[in-house]
Amino acid sequence: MQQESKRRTNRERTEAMRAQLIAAGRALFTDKGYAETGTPEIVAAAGVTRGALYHHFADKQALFRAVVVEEATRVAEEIERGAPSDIPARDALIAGGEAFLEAMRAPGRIRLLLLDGPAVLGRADMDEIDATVGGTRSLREGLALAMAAGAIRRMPLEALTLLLSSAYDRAALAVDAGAPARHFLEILTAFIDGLAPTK
Amino acid sequence: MQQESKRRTNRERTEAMRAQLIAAGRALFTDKGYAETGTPEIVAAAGVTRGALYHHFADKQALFRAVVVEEATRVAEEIERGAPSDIPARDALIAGGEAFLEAMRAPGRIRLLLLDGPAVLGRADMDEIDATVGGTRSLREGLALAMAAGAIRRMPLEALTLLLSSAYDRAALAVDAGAPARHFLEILTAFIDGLAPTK
DNA sequence: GGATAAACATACAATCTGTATGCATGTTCT
DNA sequence: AGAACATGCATACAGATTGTATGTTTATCC
Repeated sequence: MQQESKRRTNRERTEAMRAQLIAAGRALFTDKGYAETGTPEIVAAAGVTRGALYHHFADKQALFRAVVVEEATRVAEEIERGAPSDIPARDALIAGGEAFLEAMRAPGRIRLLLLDGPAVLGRADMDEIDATVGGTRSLREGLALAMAAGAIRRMPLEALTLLLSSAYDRAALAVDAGAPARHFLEILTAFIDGLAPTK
Repeated sequence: MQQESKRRTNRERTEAMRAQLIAAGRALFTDKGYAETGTPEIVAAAGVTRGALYHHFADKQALFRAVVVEEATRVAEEIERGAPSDIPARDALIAGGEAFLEAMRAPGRIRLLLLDGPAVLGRADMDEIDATVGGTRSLREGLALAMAAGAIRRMPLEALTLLLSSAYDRAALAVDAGAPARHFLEILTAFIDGLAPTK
């Protein structure tokens, strides 16, 4: 039997350590929030010391950002998986929205991506993350497709994406707080259908 | 001449001190954000010591909450002032929305009410503040009126209020970041008009 | 006018963050 | 293969912050 955790290459060590720290950070940030989570606690959960943390990340905020990026990526993946592309553009939008709401039900994602994220990283940075690896990217593509297909009127894509995205975010928040998802889906669908060309 | 700042009643002292602390907190919170503002800095700006702060407020967060409530109240006032009630319900909604965007251009309100507020106080508390003294109250009333007048279809009022409110919030954020307000008003108007009854 | 409570200041204890320093483990070059 | 070097990580430290406990002054109440 080969002895483990020995003779590891530097790249392996770095990757493993970053993964450990991100995992520990994710667990604590999602559970207690950014401000209430201290770096001593994070490194203790990861079984290392603060030296490791500050070696791999510039500061606490940088670790938080890594956690957010990873989580946003997962959400986007779940949306892509839940939104088939072989259906009408309008239906794909609705399906993507439902997939988003479903993905956001994973514990702690609300706090991580919708509450602490914008406050800690700033809206600009958070928007960029969401627009590149997060769910907003899927939404923008879906809207562009729908617009091209004539399912919705022609209007500023960027603004439309942001506003619909924020509405979905708020719906996720409300559902998380116990509101009936059905009500919100009804309104969101009304928003989208209201954008159809007036013939 | 009567000597000032002497022989003041306790109620006067409390009111004055609270106002001072809230004003100092508001200036710093809006300028640098909640986390980056320390209590020593706040009390220094108010010309007192931390003893005064912790006598009148349970903790830093309680002071922040007081600042948020006051600011949300001002925003609501500006909206009421900017949204006349003697015009069609649909037009009143649009006008109220524009008034909201205009009110949110006051420096620091974005950070205070849309970024730090939800993160520090939590969405639930922030929603309650906004629903009782903030701009969401005006919006809900406007929507209820429009629905009663048949200007928009009948649908869950609470959900509709939240989603439209969040869209306006995001528009304020984007405009603050430099995006053209025109684009966002176009989309927001499309959302509202899309809710009109299908005849 | 003295007792009591409220307003506020000062002093303190417990953290936390970021940095500086030191050792051990890989990597590289000859 | 071994010396020189860089990287990974732990330990130690300095500065700052939050909330509390204690003390002093100023108003209120009997």
